[in-house]
Amino acid sequence: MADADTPPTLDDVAHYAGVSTATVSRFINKSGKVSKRTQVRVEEAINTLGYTPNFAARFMAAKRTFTIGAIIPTMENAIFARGLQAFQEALNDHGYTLLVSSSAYKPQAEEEQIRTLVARGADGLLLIGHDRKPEIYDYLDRQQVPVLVAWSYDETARAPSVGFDNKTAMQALAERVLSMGHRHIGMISGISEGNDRARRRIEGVRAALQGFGLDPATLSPLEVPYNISDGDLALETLMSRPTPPSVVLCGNDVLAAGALRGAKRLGLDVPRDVSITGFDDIELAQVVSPALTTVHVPHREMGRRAAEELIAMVQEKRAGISFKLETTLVDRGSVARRDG
Amino acid sequence: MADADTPPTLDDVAHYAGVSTATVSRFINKSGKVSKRTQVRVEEAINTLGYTPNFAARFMAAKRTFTIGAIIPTMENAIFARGLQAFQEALNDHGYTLLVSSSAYKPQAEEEQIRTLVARGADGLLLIGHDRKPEIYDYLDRQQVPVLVAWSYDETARAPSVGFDNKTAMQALAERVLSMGHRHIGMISGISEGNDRARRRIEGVRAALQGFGLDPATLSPLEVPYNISDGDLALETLMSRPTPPSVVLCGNDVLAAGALRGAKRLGLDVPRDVSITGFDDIELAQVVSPALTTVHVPHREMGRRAAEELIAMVQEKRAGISFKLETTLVDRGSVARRDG
DNA sequence: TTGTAGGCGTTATCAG
DNA sequence: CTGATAACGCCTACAA
Repeated sequence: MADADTPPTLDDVAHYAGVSTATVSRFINKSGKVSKRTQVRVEEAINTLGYTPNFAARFMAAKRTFTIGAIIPTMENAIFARGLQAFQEALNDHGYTLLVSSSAYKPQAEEEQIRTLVARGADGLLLIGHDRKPEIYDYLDRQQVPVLVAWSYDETARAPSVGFDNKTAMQALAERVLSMGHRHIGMISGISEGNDRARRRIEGVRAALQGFGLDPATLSPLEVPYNISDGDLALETLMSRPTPPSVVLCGNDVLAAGALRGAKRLGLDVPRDVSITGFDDIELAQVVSPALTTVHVPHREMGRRAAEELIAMVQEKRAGISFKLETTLVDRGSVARRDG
Repeated sequence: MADADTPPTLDDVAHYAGVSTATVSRFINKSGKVSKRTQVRVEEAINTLGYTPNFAARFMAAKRTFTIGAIIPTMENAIFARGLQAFQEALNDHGYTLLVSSSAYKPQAEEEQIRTLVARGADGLLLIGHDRKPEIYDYLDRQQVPVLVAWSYDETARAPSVGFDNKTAMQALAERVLSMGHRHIGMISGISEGNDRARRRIEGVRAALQGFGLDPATLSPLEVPYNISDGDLALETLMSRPTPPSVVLCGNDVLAAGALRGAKRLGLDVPRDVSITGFDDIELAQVVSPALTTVHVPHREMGRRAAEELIAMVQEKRAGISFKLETTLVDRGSVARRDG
């Protein structure tokens, strides 16, 4: 009886098969150079012993893990899920494994997770948005771990990114609303501190106002966490202002769904009494009623491209190349025309 | 100039501080036994060098990673998100890090991910549901990695579990519907193969039918993937049967939201023309209209308890103890009373 | 309190 | 094609 209390190692397999560890290693890594006969012997040994290579040891010796890490702000809603799924699929196609962590929108947590993932040997990292302390990028440089940012395109940022321009996307939506006659815009945004996506979306609305000859300073966005109930309450706050807005632009579809719920709660009809818009175009946008007019983001394409770019950075040891995706407006009926 | 092209190691820190690696190691692991003076020296060395311990090396030497792995069927919707968030928070409170992977409901992918996580040194694993090949449990035993199953309570299963009884939960809902006069039940289920939750929910409905003196065999659930559009199409299929159901029980809230959309598309009023129910009580259930009558699952409590139990299993090297959570019915108006 | 040294499981170099 | 053997970075008795 062999010891059943400790996982089998390369050594065990080698002994069992009557060859050296080097040979077993070669077989496992398919580096050719192994005769047909020994191949079957080794394979059998592996199977009967139930051997699995130890990543840690492998990593120490080879410095590669074929693992990519991703840290997303939240798993509590579907915003990042779809793109991440595509990211993972593309990664798998190339033989890489994805490890995900969620920071709950806390910069501190994100920083720890970055260190964890790096220390665990992630070959590359996917992060959401550009906003974070420069020291983090310094650290990543020192550790020589390639980073790619998604969900936000910004050429001027320190890290390469695959995403869309949050500002112009939101600006286009705001312009559409303005062109439909709305003049009093309310906005429910996510917390903008440490979140360039949220911030740029606000900027987009301001730019649109300016373009229509209105004062950008009149926009005072309500910043709340990205939960349905927050959107619900925020809508109530906005509507109880002295001059309530005729349209409420929300930072994302989740907030918009909440706003919709809030409107219903207050007995307001959407879009007759107040128009509401979202951002992201997740499935949620299509099941609420009225369905949300929103900004469609090509989530899956973003995920796939990000995976390909990051893998290229890792394998070719080169700097990342940013890629800008286009968003489109989707009109679904949660916005009504307004006269004057 | 030191070499700037490779991350600093324990050795570097030791040299810089003028002590041995053992001392630095002791300092890092806070094993006491380090004089105040050397402490500051080491700390400074670590900071100026920007040192981060290498997990792989650490794992090889110490066999512990303080990391827990979790594999969920999907990230595409919020079903698992909430519980997982709580799981992660509880883990963090105890000094553990969570690594998540999604299998996209593919047993093959799940198996690979289990191996990956184990090989990476996960101290313990959280899996969803009991259904999987026995070899996987054998493998886990051999590797001595504790596993806990969530989202499904089953004393008779091989692995310990923290969850609820999917059958009785669904049975209670079906009984409620029956007691409201419905006699023709339609069901949209997730794919039940390899998914004990889905299977047990179907069983629950059958048990309820039996209890009301109806033939359980008359229930022919439509099995579809867990997407909104699948629920939408499935509802159409059900309603175009010779004798359409008066109520459609859905395997989860996502399918129910889809069914709701399908009903709207067909010009059917819910619940007047057809009643619809969900399962899970995720936020989605409250934003669709009508809001969904569904089964409330204590997601956060489940996540927290799972974390505590799994950590106990890891630290005390003991078998897991199953824990059963209670679910409750939430009546929100998507079911109407039916005469006869 | 501190240092020395062996070992953890792989990979990879270099001889056979 | 195959086999020794030296790293890889850290932890932890065992000594001092």
